Amino acid sequence: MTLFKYYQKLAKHYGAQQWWPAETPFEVMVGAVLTQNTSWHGVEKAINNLKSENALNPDAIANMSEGELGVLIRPSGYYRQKSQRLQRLVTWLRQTGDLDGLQAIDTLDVRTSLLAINGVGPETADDILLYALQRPVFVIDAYTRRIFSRLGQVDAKASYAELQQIFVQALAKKSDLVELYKNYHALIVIHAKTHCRVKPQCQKCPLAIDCTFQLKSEQ
DNA sequence: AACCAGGAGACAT
DNA sequence: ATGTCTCATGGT
Repeated sequence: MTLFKYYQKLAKHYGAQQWWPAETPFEVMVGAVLTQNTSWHGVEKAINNLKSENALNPDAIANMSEGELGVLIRPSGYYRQKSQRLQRLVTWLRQTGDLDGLQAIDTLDVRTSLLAINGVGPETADDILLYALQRPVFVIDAYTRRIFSRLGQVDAKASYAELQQIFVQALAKKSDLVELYKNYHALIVIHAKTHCRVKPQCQKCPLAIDCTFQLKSEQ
């Protein structure tokens, strides 16, 4: 069973996804920070708070105080950290140029630049690259590691870069990598949210993939 | 009522 | 390089 076969199986069952759940690229960037180790439900409330205050734009976030921003994003948790992280990201965005200006820069250069921001790690950077900037970068998250280690496809202890390389290699010959990567990650999240929690419900798995035998190797 | 959620950084080893 | 803490709200 190849990694592309798993993609096909997910796509057949769930259909093509339109993802990331955001109306603008900038909203993607904000959501990517707010969802760090946090359920999406709280992120939605935080983003709605920003919208209702007309604060979901770089200028507003840059000009707010750290405390004011913290109040608005509180439902997404870690609000003191995330308030600073959002403001650093926005500062970077304004210094580097706007979202359109970034299109002229090489993907790996943008990635390096993003990773240099305190509060932007590999997953957050790759979320932004793939879903906000339309770059062919495969996103790894906790769900990806959990699902494919349970399936025996990857080592649960592998690093972010190692996991990413495994997927990139496996999909290298496919066409339209941006769309493929977007869809694959979306399908992983959709599937995992209901079937691949820490306490899995594999007996109800719509893919009929019994991964429970691998659970002991997770530790 | 403990457990978990679409991570990342600081710090020690 | 690798392991351990901390950060915080809200749902189950």
